[in-house]
Amino acid sequence: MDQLAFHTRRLRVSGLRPTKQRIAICKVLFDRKETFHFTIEKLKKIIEKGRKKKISVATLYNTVNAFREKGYLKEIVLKGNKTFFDTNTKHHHHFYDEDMSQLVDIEDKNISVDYLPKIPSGKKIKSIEVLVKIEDYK
Amino acid sequence: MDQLAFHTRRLRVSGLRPTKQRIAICKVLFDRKETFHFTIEKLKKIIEKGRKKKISVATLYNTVNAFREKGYLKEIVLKGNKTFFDTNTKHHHHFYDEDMSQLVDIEDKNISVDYLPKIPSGKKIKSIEVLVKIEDYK
DNA sequence: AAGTAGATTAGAATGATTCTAATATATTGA
DNA sequence: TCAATATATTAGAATCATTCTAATCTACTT
Repeated sequence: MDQLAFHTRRLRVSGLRPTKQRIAICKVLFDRKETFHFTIEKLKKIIEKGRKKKISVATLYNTVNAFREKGYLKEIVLKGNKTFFDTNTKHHHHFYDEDMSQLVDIEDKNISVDYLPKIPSGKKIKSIEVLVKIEDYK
Repeated sequence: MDQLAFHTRRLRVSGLRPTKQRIAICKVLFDRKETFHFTIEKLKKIIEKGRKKKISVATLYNTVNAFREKGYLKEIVLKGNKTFFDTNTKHHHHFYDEDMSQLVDIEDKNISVDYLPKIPSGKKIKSIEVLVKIEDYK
């Protein structure tokens, strides 16, 4: 099975038809060895360089959000106005370098959280997310 | 020393003059037994109910951000468009109930993070923030 | 008290995201 | 294939949080 077939399948599963624009989005997101972090703005720039045609932000938001709902992308919890997405959908954590505004993954097996207090009654844990903020030595 | 004197001092330390509006903000934020979580929008509503006069969002942002810079408030890292603030300035973590959009504090001594991977070279840890997302039992 | 510097403010501007409605493209049924 | 129908794409408008700006106000100096 070639990459195109994977892209088509992901799109179908997400309830989207495989159009040129969407295939272009898939290529940027999933035709790569390493997972990557992006914002809509950054994704738009990369796609427009590769296609030499404009793509509308509406299409980008539609497609990326559909992928997020189906679990093909994760949204990263960070303060700030822009939303970050991650093609690494395995449960994991992040270093966030505020000087560089850059994210680095931490594999889940490399971190452990203990001594959790009791959960408010009637509730259960959905996820535990750790953000390690790092900075340069002064 | 009465509460007003504390408010005036916090404002002066933050480089702000103690105006009526700012004293009103201080009363909402600091004249209370329990710490609390808020957004600018929520703070504006509370203040306008108490004063029967409008307050400008610029004043709210100016004052809240000055307090944040001086450590009288903390900003909470959560995804989403709105910024949350916290009058609890001790290092701590949060339960976040997505069903209720509600935050509950977790004291730092009640949580521990181990097996951290090695930090990218030339960097040091600034903070470790844990967000435990909870939801209703289905 | 008048003049000046700086602070405060209401509302305008900005920037990310979502919505809308007109156009374009794909799919269906014959 | 072709018309009929359905869905996708798009530019730009609308919306919402946040930041900026310039007019007004306040406090200080003389």
